[in-house]
Amino acid sequence: MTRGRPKSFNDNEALERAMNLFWRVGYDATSLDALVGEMKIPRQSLYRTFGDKRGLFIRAIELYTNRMNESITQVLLADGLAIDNINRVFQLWSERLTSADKQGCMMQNTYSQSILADEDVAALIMAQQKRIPQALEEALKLGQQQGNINKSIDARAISRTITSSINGLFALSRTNLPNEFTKDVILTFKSLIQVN
Amino acid sequence: MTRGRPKSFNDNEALERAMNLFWRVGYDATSLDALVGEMKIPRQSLYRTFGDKRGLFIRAIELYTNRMNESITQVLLADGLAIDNINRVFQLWSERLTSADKQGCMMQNTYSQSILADEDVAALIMAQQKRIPQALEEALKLGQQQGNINKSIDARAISRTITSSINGLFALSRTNLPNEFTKDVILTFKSLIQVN
DNA sequence: TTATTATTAGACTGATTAGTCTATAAGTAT
DNA sequence: ATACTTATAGACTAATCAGTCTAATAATAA
Repeated sequence: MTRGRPKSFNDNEALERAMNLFWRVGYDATSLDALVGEMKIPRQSLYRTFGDKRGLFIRAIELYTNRMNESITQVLLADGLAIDNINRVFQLWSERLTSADKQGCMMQNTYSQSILADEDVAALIMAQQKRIPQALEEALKLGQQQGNINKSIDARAISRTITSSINGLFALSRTNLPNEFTKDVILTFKSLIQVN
Repeated sequence: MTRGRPKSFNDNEALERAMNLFWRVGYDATSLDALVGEMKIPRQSLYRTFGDKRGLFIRAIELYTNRMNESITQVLLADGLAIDNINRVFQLWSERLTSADKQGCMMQNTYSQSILADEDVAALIMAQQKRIPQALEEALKLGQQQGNINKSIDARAISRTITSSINGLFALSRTNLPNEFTKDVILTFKSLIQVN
């Protein structure tokens, strides 16, 4: 069937390692030497399998955004009470924001990298950016219908506010973000959406 | 008095240009060739005056953070009604976030640059990060005393929420941030702090 | 004028960058 | 076996990186 010498590595595992390195270090500061070291694949195989640094990064950020957006969206729009789903997402964000490693959010970390000048990358990020606020808005509206979320709030405005805030927290978490800071923000949103 | 050939440039003007380039492009993607081109000074003069790339960046981010933090703090803690001051700051943020250029916030843009691994730079940013939420908290508390801001809100929690949200908006503004998104967020906070 | 001092212009350096080339290795197909 | 195909190892390349060196320049001091 397959001809030629077999690969000594698994494409998905290698991509996973590349994603983690890009996530931690950022596109600009990640060198090809560092990539081949981290991915544990021969340099030539990187080029044959993923094209070039840009191509590899696109694959990596696709993996990241799809995984993150889908896991959050899935929880937000799960069966049951919307308020419970939203609280579960708050919990997920809270855990990631207060964890020891300061990785932040890979999309966040890309906003000020030179690769953002690339049209394809920018388009990809813009598209992925919209998914969380949209899903959150849906969940909030559903919760309003279900009677567990304050009917007088503007679901779209609140979903945008929450999204921008979480984004900001992930950025701040790269330096020094006290856990109480994150807690305060999450609690503010919890009380903002709850029925009086 | 002063001996030797006089400088053909002004230190502050050169630093201003360097700051703007770092702000736009980020530390990692800003080359020394680009710096001397933008600053319009001889390469050797850059090294004599500012040390090296790291030293120049520290001067640049000091200039940025001091200027930004002081202008915002000054408005927040000005004489008169705190609610008016806070609304003025909302207006300032709104204008910067909806302006055509996508520069974002220089501190924001630094969170995922390799220079953040430098202890001095990290310490500087951590210190500067705290100033806006502190000043905003003060202003909110003053407004509560003056009777124009909802007494039932937690001033510190709200100031942290607003700060993180504005941070997130500046990050998002690097790609595609519709003006209505910013408007929604600002309006949410305005209604959140107002007396019923 | 002449000595002294600081700045400028621009060539230069060694390290590192992303990406390529070539010979060899390790499989399958006939 | 032998041909064919794909992967690996690692040397190599041209460009770019941050930073330095040197000779010429332009001012003041004596």
